[in-house]
Amino acid sequence: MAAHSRDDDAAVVDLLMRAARTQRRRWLDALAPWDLTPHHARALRAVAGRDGTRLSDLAEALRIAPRSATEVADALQARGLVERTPDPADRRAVVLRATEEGLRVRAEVDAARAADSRELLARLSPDDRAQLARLLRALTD
Amino acid sequence: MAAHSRDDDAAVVDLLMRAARTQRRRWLDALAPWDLTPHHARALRAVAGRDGTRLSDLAEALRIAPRSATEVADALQARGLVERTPDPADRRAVVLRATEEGLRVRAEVDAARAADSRELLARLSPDDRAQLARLLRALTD
DNA sequence: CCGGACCGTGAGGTAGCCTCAACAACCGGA
DNA sequence: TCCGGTTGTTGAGGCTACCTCACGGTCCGG
Repeated sequence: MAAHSRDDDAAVVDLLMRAARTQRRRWLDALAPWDLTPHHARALRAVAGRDGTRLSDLAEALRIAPRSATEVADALQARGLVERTPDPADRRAVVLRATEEGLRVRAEVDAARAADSRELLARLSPDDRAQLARLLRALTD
Repeated sequence: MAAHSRDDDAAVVDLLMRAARTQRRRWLDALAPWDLTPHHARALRAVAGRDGTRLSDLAEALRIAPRSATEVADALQARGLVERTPDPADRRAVVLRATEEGLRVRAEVDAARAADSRELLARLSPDDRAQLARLLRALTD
């Protein structure tokens, strides 16, 4: 049994951050065919996931200021992935809805994400994958 | 035994990214007393870790363009944490060296990092921590 | 019916990256 | 010794993704 020094924890957290950084870079590359950033892909997921998303809901989902959600929506709209429509229930509000193209791209991106994740975890046995999920869940609860 | 669906991997990777994002935010807050960003703290570690760091070495350590390393060095120098001296071996080059203040801040920040990591991992048993380290190492090799 | 809260966005600002070009200094032949 | 190609740093200028503040509509509780 190895002793547990105070630096071990920092090393583990460092591994966590390194793994995340590596994965983020992989994911960035994987998204290149659609010319999307990870953040925009997240936004598309958020919008396409339910029927009608307010700008303020998008801001909350992405944890950014409402003003910044406007810009994300602009970018997605410019790519033809979402469209703005007035909210019939509240004339101040705007609801975002994925276009047909947006739904298609979302499906493709989801598939790419699944493939990317599968590739990353391929070096772990199914048991290890379950272990990892359990441990990470314990950290984020 | 649960079946292993194609979405499980994405969920695990999502947990990984979420844990990393949470930790990054915690670390950002923990650094507030020194008015440092995580990136600047990394830079200070890189400079203080060895005796004399070239701008280009710093750029490589931080994985940024050489031009951007100049700006990081500017910021650290403005806070009095590092100083520029001409490289005696190459008159084109500049070597960065941590000031006394820089070494002190580095020690404090290291202690804060250890405390932060310990706090995050407190909910895991020593065995689980070792498991997590093993699994993350397998992912980044 | 009206004062305060809320929704989206224009205007303007900041941080942290980038590329390109300039200039000095280095170095390996000819 | 000299010279062309390479390297180290930085000024100039630009981009992206955030932010705050202010404004004009709209909603709603008393």
